[in-house]
Amino acid sequence: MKLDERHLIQLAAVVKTGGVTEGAALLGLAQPAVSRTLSMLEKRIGEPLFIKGRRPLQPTPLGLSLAEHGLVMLATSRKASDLVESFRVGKSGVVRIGGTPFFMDALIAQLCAEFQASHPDVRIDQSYGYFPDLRAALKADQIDLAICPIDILDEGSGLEFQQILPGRNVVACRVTHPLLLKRRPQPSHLLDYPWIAPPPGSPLLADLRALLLSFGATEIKIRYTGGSLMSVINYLKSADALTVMPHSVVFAQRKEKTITALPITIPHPERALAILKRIDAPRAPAVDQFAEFVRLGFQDLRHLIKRHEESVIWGV
Amino acid sequence: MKLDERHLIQLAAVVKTGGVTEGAALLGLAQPAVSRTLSMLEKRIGEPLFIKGRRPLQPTPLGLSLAEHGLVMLATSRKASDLVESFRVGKSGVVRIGGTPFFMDALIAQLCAEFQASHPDVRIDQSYGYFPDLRAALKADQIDLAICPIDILDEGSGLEFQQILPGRNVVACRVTHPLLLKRRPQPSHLLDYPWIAPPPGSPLLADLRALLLSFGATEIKIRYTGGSLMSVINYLKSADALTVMPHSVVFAQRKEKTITALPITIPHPERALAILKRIDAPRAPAVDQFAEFVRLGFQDLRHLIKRHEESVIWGV
DNA sequence: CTAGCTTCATAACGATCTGTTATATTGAAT
DNA sequence: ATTCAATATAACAGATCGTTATGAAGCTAG
Repeated sequence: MKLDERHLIQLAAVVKTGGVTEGAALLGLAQPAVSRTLSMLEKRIGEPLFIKGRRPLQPTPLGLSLAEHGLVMLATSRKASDLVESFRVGKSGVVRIGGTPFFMDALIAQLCAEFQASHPDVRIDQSYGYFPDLRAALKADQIDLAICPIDILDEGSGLEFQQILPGRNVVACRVTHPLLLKRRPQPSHLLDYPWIAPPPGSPLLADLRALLLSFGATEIKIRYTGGSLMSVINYLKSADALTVMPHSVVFAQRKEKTITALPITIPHPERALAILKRIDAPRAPAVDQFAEFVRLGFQDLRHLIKRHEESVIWGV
Repeated sequence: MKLDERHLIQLAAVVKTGGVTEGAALLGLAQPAVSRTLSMLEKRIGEPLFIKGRRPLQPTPLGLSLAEHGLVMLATSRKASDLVESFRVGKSGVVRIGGTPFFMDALIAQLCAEFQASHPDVRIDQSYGYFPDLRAALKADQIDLAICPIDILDEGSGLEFQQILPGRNVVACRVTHPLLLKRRPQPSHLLDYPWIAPPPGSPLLADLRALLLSFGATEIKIRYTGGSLMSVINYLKSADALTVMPHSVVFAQRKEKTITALPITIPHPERALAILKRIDAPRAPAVDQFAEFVRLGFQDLRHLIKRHEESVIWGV
């Protein structure tokens, strides 16, 4: 006996409210529709669902049991509707983001947490990579957003990118680093200390090479490499080493008072931190909400970072 | 956003099986029907449910979540169908029986247990009463079956009754009763012992009065009354008292070896144990199954009881 | 016990939806 | 590139839904 799910729901509404009229009202239907459904159900099942000729309508045991199942369906249906609704306004769903390790660790993870304060049912899947991988992942629909530095000249093919922070590198060291004691540290001093290399493949690594060579280094003394941001910071904490970092990453650590930037201006790359999306494929609303959240978050940060940059690096 | 439950089920079937064609087959539908449903759903929801241009079909997060809800509905629907099916063959439901206390306690309760060995999902609601109450309860649809002794002449108005055991009373006593030692106990001896009266309102009570008066008692020595069958038996166990009982009730206690019947023939009432049903109103299949089970059970018992009666009462 | 009110059942009808078969399109594998 | 399998689309007949209008049936109050 195949039963129409809609019929069970109507039965449930009637049993729940105790009357055909009220049950119909609960579902937003006219009374005769529900009445007919019940008659049809009884005829098709061949068993009475209600005790005839009693006026507070009283279900038979079978009617009651079936109504319970209908109630499950009603609830499930409601939940499904709610799910769709919340998905459409970006309150549920999955956001798959990829980005360069330092930015993700230093800035984005925290933003994710803040985002979910208002979007608790949105799951965020994070992965790491650099621009070429991230672009490929975007195009293969493995991620929805990429957050990474890109060369400003780059024109995405099928990709939309919003710049959220200008590229600006600094030399990072621990707050007790001896170079910080000098009134005017010279670039040549930088070669006196061991260096930490950013992860292989990162734009930072290229920046570091260019920087050191421009300062007259013949060979580059790399003492440590391969670590994630936390490794690098923990290493920096324990030695007078130096490394190149995006200023925003150092900025994000300012509260910890463990690392800071040397007041030495170094050439900033022709690069900017950006959010990349596919322009063609449809994105889940939650993805757009998250992208917007990140954009606004950085908008707020931008002038803070700027001021910090001026005070720390140029000692304003 | 109101979603049709049927659509969710179809979505669930497709996601579960991994293909539109197979999903349709699972539901016994043609492929285009399901395909159209999915298109319609996506259009109405405004979000993709499947990642386009990928084969094997891969659901989006939203599609997956909705499919889970659909799966709940599918399962619930199946359960509802099974429930109806089992109800129709009498394998589930409720049977409300009423009957005279002694019969219910001594014979029917055990039959209920045996019945449920093959019908575990049938609930049995038992209540007590005598013929007038039971007939009223039947007509008011408070019980489905009555099991009680009725006068053979009685013609049920709107009630069907099947005789399942001829009425036959015996004098019951404990197995150590002194009267059992006599070769041929005389009716007059019965007056030498205290009597237990059956519950007020029971036919047995009338039988007892008639019996004792017919044996020449001027007044009836009632020592104990008002107890249920267990009370009566426990009383009998502890005293040389006597009482009148249906023979079948004494028979049911034979294994306990605590009470037995005196080998004295007493007039048997023009009455028979019967099952009463409404003839007009529809009965749940489980009710008919149970009634048939009881009838067959007594059919098996009948000759056993007969033989027991002959051997115990007439000492054959 | 009747009057009146409320609730349920039935009828008729238009609109929608369902499921079907036939056919075109598309993705994937060889 | 070709071929095969799976999905999407089209067209159509029938079922079903929900509606309004109306009749029947219980409860309740006087």
